[in-house]
Amino acid sequence: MDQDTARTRLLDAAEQLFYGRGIQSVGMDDIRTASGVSLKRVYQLYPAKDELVAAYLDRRDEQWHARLAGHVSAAGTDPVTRVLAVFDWLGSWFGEPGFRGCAWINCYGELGTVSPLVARHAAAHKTRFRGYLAGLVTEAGLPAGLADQLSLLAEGAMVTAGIFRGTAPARDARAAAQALIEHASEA
Amino acid sequence: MDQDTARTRLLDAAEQLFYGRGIQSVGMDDIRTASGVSLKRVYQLYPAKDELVAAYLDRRDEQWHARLAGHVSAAGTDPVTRVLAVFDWLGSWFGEPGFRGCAWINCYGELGTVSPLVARHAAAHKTRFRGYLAGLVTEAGLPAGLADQLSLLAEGAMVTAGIFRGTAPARDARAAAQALIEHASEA
DNA sequence: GTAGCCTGAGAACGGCCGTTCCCGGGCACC
DNA sequence: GGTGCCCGGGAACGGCCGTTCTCAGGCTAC
Repeated sequence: MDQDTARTRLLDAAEQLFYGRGIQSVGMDDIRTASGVSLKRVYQLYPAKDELVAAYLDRRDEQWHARLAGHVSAAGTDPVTRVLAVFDWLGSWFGEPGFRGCAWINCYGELGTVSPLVARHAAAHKTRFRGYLAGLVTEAGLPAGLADQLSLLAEGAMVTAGIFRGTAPARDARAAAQALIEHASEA
Repeated sequence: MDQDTARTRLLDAAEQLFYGRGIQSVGMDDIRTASGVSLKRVYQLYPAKDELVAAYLDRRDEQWHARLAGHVSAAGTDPVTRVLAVFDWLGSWFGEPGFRGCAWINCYGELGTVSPLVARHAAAHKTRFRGYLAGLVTEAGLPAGLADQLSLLAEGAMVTAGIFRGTAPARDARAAAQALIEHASEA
C-alpha cells in the first residue's frame, strides 16, 4: 500500500473513531482494524498516539473551516448575511447524523490536562475560528468586539447541541447574533 | 472514622482530583491516598467509580448553584441587574485559582460517549442552569426565549474561559447579554 | 479474658492498552 | 532461481487501573 493512501486511510479511521467514541476509549488496535494499516506503519507515520490525535485534529480543522467558508461563500455578498450564514451552517452541522459536539471541546475536556499538545491544538482551532469571525465582522463594518460576542454564541451553541443534540441552539444563536448586530449598527 | 465524615472527605478529595486532573487520569488509589478513606470503605459507599463521579457531580451541582444564587441575591432586587449578576459571577469564578472550565462540559467530553450516567448528570446540570436563568428572565418581564440565548452566552463563556483561562469571556458575555436585554425590552 | 466481628492496609487479580518485537512470506534485484 | 529486504500480522511486554481478597489487629459483648 502506498504511503499516502495509508496515511489517508489511517486519518479517516482515526477521525471516525476518535470523534465518535472519544480518544481514550479507542485503542490503537481498533484504529489498525478500521484502517487496515498495520501497526508498524501506524507508528512509522505517527510515533505516538498523541501525534496521531494531533494529526486528526489538524486535518479536521482544515476540512471544518473549508466547509464553513464554503457555506459562507455560497450565502452571497451581503456582509451581514455572511455573518449570519455562520450560524446557519452550525445548524446544518448539528443536524448531521453522528454529530457529537465540537471535536476540540470534547478533546480538550478529555485530554486538556494530560496532553499539552492536544490542548494547544484545541486552542489554536478556537483562535482560528474567532479570527475568521472577526474577518466577517470587520467586512460588515461592525465593531471588532462583536466578533468575541458572536464567538461566545457559537461556542455555546456547539456545547449545548453536543450535550442535548438537535439544531435548536443554532437557531437561538442566530437570533441572538442578529439582535447583537442590529444593536451594534444602531450605536 | 464516622461514615458521614468519611463520605465528606471522600467527596472532597474526589472533587479536587477529578476537577483538577480529569476523571480518567485519577486512579482510585489516588483518591484513597488523598482522602485517607480506605478502598474498602470507598467501595462500600460507591460500588463503582462511575457512581463516585456522579456523586461528585451532584454535590458540586448543589454548591455551584448555591454560590451562583448567593451572588445573584446579593446583587439586589432590580431584576435586570440580577440577570446580569449571573455573568458577573461567571467572571469571578473564571478568575479563581485552579479554574479549569466547567466540570460538566469537561466530564461530558471525557465520558459522554462511555458512561450514560455521567452524560445524564451533565445534561441535568445544564438543564437546571437554563431553568434558573429562565426564572430570572421571567421575573424581569423579558421574553422567555431570551433565556436560551443568554444560556448560550454563558456556556460559550465557560468553554472559552476553560480553554484560554482568564475572565475576558465573562465580560464579553455580560456586554452581549446587556445588549440582548435592551433589544428585547425595546421590542 | 476470650470469641467474634469489623476495619484498614495493602497485596493480588484480571483485563486493557500503548508500544515493541518476531516471524513468515512476498517482492525486487541479481 | 536464489538471496536479501521489507512489510503485514499478531504475539509479547510492561505498566496501569478498577475491583476484590487476605490478613492482622483492635474493639465489643458477655
